[in-house]
Amino acid sequence: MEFIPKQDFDVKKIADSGQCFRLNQLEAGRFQLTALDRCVELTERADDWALDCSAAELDKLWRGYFDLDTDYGTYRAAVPEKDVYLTAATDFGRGIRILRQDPWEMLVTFIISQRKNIPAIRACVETLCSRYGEPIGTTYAFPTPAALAGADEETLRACALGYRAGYVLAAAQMADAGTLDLSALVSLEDDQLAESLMTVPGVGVKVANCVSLFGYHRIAAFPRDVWMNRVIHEHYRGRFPLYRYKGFAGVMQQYLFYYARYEGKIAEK
DNA sequence: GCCCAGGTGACGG
DNA sequence: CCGTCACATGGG
Repeated sequence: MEFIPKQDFDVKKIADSGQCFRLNQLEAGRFQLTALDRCVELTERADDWALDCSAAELDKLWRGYFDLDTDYGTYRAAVPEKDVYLTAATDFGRGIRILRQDPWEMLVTFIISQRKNIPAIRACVETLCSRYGEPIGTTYAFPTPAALAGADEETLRACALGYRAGYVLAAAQMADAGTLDLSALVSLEDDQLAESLMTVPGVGVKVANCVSLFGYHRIAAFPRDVWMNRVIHEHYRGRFPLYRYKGFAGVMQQYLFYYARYEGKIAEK
């Protein structure tokens, strides 16, 4: 068992931040994460989160995955006091980090994400994993490109993918055949990376930005979805000051997304 | 039944 | 280059 200090690390918020879809609450203060072909539990304690793995595994996998060696206070310090909304958002979202997730999983997940809400995305991904992924204990790894490339479109559709099934199948075939070498893209500049990702059908600017941000840790990427457009329209006169956050705007995007969705939920009640 | 969800691609102007 | 529209599916 290993322990991660709560200082700027909140599993509850990360689970609900819309960047990952396989970090699930089992009960209050207890979460299960399936990622990197592993499945681990995270349990909340007074001053830290307990992670059921060895010290070696924490150092080798999870420290990087959770981006634990980065000081997010530095990012938040870039927000001027006069930006009341973003100040509130960064305060409210303190503990969120940009995870280093698998590029392939992010590509498929965010292709699926279009015109779906977060619970629906979770359900789709889980179905895909249980039908095409390798078992890991009681759960399943994310399917490999080969596993999905061998599927037929109608069966994929039955995972509630709808019209996205063809996109996912094409992505799998490209990745499996090497037409698109996802691991080779790490050496590309942000613009070229996004451009390469957009060669996949169903991947436009927004999905490419999400894959860049969450799958390649390009924290300068700033995905604009309906929530972000709403925030920018309502609080920034249609123009968000990206220039203040050069090189890490994606971190601010994540704080804004989390805060905006929370506000929306409150408004509903 | 209606509207919306971490959009994209095809089409017409 | 722009705006508009169809696209499957599930939840509120």
